Amino acid sequence: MKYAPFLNYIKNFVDLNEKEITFLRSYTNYKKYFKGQYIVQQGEVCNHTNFIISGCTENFYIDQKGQEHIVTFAIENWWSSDISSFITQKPSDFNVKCLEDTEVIQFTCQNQDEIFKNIPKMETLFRKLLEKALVSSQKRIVNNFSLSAKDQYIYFKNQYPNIEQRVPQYMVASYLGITKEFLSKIKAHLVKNKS
Amino acid sequence: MKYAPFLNYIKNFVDLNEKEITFLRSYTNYKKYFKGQYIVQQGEVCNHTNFIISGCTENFYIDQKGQEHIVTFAIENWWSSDISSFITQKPSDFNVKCLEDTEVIQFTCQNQDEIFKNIPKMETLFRKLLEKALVSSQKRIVNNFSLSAKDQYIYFKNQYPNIEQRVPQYMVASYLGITKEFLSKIKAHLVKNKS
DNA sequence: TTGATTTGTTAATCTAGTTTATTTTTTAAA
DNA sequence: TTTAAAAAATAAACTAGATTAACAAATCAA
Repeated sequence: MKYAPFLNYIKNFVDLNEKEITFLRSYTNYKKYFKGQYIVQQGEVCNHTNFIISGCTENFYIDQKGQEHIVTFAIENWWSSDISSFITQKPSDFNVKCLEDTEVIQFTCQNQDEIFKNIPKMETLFRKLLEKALVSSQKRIVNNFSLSAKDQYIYFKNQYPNIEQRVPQYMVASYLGITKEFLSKIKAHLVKNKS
Repeated sequence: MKYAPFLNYIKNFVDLNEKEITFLRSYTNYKKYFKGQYIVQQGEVCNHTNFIISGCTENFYIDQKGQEHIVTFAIENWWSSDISSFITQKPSDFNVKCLEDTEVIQFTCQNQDEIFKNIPKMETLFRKLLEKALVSSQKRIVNNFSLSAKDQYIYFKNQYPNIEQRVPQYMVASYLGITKEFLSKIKAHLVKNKS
């Protein structure tokens, strides 16, 4: 059943009874996107928060100079959206694009409010998820301060061992905030020195 | 009364009745720290989340090379803590230090749970505050990607117009992730070119 | 099976920001 | 009011990472 991975994920954190599960299902929906498809487009409102059941997405933006920057990747059991646009319901500065065929469970902003109102445990869960997301966002800022590009790449590989095989190398470079040429150099160097 | 700025702040977001206010007061406490004093020390658990009534704090860490990096400043009506240590109750990687005499309303992790359990509106408020904090943390990562040091400095001045006058310039440099020498160069350049 | 597009490599040159060192200005204590 | 300490400015030499450009693999459509 399509909802299983989503409900299993929730079960890791909170116990929901039958009635609550039914409620949750009626205020969310399943959707399949294809490789290359945009879930959110820069300039449009991000209408959904998406829980990824299968697939992989990138969250990127294009700056004034026309350069693309990948802000995050997301894979199975991760959340994907532009939170800024979602909570304000204003146009997004980001694109969310599928790097593979991607199945999600999604809900709108209004439905999120309904869910939190009717199942307070869910709001507690989201509060805790937000805490963790904030910690890892801060960690990234800290790494940016203290680590060389090489060490940031090593950190990325350890933290997201599954992603590197699934996306092209130039996207990893974009995520790290360096050029693909420089990442290539780093990798050559790592191979030569076996560390 | 010492609690007034805190209760006024809360009032901007949610309406609490007398009973709830009494509850909130009994599960929080007022504390005054002096200039130079540490609220949290690297290696110790961050026991409190602090709401700043007056004063100014810096949140910084010392990296492997012994270099100090300021991660955030906080002033009146801001929150100050190490959220990672606070939620996990594990030793902090950061120091929170008062740059001025600083008065706070603070609460422990257990008391936070009690507050949220008894006043669900407060959990909703914190969920929303976390959303905003996450957005601004992501914004900082994005600026790091796209803006030159000079433009990041200009952005900082616009976003935090009150802080620059209150802290020494080398701390602003540390916050921006550049050397004080380079910030000095940037400022000289801005003065010369009047932009 | 071929050609076209996407992805990755290598190398030379360039630049934003660092390092080191010295001097000047401001702050604060006595 | 003097003096020591902290903060800021200036400048030369240096480096991590960017840019440009040319080429080599890999992938994929037909």
